[in-house]
Amino acid sequence: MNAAVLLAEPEPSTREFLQRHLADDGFDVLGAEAEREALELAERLRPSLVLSSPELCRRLREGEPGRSWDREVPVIVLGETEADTVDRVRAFDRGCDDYVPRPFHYDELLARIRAVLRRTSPSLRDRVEAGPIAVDLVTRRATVHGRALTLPAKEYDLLAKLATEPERVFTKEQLLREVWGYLSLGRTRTLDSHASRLRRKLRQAGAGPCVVNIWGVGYRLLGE
Amino acid sequence: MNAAVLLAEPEPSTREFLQRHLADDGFDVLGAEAEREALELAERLRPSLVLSSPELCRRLREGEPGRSWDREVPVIVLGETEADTVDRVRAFDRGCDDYVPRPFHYDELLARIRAVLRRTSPSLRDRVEAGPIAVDLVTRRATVHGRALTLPAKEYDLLAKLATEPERVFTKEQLLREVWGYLSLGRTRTLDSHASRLRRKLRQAGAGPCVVNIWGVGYRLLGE
DNA sequence: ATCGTTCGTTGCAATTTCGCCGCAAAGGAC
DNA sequence: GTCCTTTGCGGCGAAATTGCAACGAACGAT
Repeated sequence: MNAAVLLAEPEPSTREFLQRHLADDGFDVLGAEAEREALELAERLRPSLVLSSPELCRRLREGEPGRSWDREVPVIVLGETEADTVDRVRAFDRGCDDYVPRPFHYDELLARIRAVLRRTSPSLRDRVEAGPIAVDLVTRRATVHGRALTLPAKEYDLLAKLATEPERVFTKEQLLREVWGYLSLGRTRTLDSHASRLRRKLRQAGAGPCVVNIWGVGYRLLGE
Repeated sequence: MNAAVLLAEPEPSTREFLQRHLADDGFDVLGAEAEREALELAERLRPSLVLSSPELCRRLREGEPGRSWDREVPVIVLGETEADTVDRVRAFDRGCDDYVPRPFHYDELLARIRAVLRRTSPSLRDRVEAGPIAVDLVTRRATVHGRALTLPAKEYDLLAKLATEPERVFTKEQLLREVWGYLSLGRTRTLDSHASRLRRKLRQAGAGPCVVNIWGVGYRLLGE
């Protein structure tokens, strides 16, 4: 599931620019022009993060009678160009999580968004996906087509490893080293066993042939 | 209790300046000159926040064999003067929480420190919930379905830790480190004992099977 | 000093997982 | 086609992990 970002930005070209790029980087972007509109979206759609002006940040934190959004929603303020230290400190006092002065580099804004989400939305963190398979590295849960799949430790670790980079071929040696911690690789069939068990469970869960063998080399997970 | 800040700053005058001001603002400041020293302090004293160079941030996140500090400790990087966007993005990729380029205004640094601590220091949060369980971190009281539940210190700490992030799987090693303060993990059954006792009380209080074991890994608290 | 509570360890039974064997099938070399 | 290596997979027993109850020591309050 993608993180939803509420983008409250009156200036049309900046809004469209950010909207497009954030969408490309995997966020569900809710664009808003006016503050009223932004507050409504915050209430209805409960975004995981808000990009806003200092003023909107204040209103989000203070709340308004009759309305109820999450007053602790993380907020990154896109500051005014002429803002000085006093303005920034004021914004932090009002409860924002970061302050990015204009003009900003998109890459840095993105990095800061991710840094804030790392802390505030743990559930969005550290997910890897490959086709119908999703692996949550924090909860150690794997899903196939959204349905949970219970896996013992080693099978889970193996799947997680393969899923970190779908399509990539992992050497048997690599996998034994990085998943099992084997240093020397006397020829063992352990890896094949687990691959087999993992495959069976994935098959039963309705995934196609995902874990494929590369003859004489190792394994890979099909992506898409 | 004050938040402990580990200040890893090689430059003496900057270090002393920050040390003095942060102490005035109510932090317990641990000054460190060299990286080695900083890592030792991180391990021994478990600061709530680290101010560091980009390089030390990387080492903190990656961990080192034989040592065990909290690899998720929040880090604010005090950047180089000539750092550009690429450097900043790299620092965020390595897992820092904020990047403050030099020269900085102390007031803004302070505001940013507080912003990060707001999100990361659970003691500043006052309440965590998971399903029928609620834990009040201020009064150290737990409730199940709203009814109070008296717990001894260690059981409470364990529950509180698990509840800071429901669904997340906590390693046995993590729990022994962060709840018990064990540095080396000789095999002990202490954790299992307390998990068992905690489970019994939760069961008697009418909670379902909340504290679940992940075979070979650790424990998690069911959310919802 | 006494009593009740809490904490870490130990023992045992129940459970789960892991690594390997064996055989059949598939892949590659010639 | 033939031969040899590699792989898929079901099954098995050993080994590790865990739940829980019981025990004794440490601790704290009265």
